[in-house]
Amino acid sequence: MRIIAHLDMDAFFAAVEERDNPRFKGKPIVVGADPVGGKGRGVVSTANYVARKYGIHSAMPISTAWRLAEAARKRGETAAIFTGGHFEKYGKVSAEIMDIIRGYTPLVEESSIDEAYFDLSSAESWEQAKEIAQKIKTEIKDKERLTASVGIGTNKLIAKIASDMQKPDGLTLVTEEQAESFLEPLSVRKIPGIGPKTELLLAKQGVKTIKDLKKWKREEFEDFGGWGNELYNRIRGKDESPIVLEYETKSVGEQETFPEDVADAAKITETMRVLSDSVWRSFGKLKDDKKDFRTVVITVRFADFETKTKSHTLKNIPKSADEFYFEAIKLLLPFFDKRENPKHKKFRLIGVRIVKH
DNA sequence: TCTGGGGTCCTAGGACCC
DNA sequence: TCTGGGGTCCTAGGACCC
Repeated sequence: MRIIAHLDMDAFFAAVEERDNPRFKGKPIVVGADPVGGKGRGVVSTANYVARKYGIHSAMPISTAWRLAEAARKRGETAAIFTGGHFEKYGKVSAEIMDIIRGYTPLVEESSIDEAYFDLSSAESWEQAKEIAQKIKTEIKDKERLTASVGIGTNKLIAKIASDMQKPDGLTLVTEEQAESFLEPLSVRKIPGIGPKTELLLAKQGVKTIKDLKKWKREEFEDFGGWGNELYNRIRGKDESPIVLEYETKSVGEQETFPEDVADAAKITETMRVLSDSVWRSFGKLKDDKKDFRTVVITVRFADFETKTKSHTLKNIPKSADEFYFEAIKLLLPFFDKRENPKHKKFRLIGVRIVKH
């Protein structure tokens, strides 16, 4: 039997900001887009736990967060601090945390900047696995002055769900025997891969909890396509997916939402130049084998939020920043006229990406 | 309320080839 | 006359995750 742990940093970006800015200590902190006095575009990246008491949370429009913070301030509560992110720093802190985990096991999967799975199967008991996880949490607290929540189970699925159960600073163990009864009362939304759309679809059929969904027969999962069988297993706590030590990059891209919607083609192509140059530089730094990166994808989001992509696969990878830019512009041109934009809608966002084949 | 930016994976249809 | 079957590549869109 495997013993797998999942570690998730608590309110990571906000926690780093709080740690490094003495005047932020104990205050509500919102990391994300510039709120521009409530008129800003963009969303909340991370809110710390004090800010969450105001109803502010990740992925919320920054303008909504601003309004909630204002309301709280008018009630006499502490004014929230809004700050942009410092992603290079978060990357460095992340690397240090991953190294701390690697001090206990080499079998570590860095699943995101603030999350990792690791294999503790070599521990002789659940208790021993829990002790190792506690040591990792303590070392992160001592060296980084940050807290993490850890879940332990027989596979990545259980570990991931468990790590979320007692945030912040939690440590949750779910043994093999406990796994099914642990999952049953939870919302189907807790299963990784079930998002807002699927949650709604299931709710319409009277399914809210994992227990509800377990009443479905195997055949009833066929509507979910290839994923149906996987889902059938997941809700029963079954997951064989391995710890992946290294990810290969499949695409590199950037996109930008304009501060205000734009109609001017010159401004759009200038922005595309900046984006494509930047993507080209990032692509150049990539360590992977590059020969299969032959597809250029551009994204256009109109003022009404309608989003279109256009892609073209080249015979060979682009040879220069100019060639890459030229390909992007060729894909963009139809959006300037009636071919792809008959109503002359303004542009909200453009993006460009290079994709492996 | 008004919706970022970085990604991954899946599906489906059409073109093309044998 | 009425139209296979499988495989691969390409394109577009959508759901999802952090």
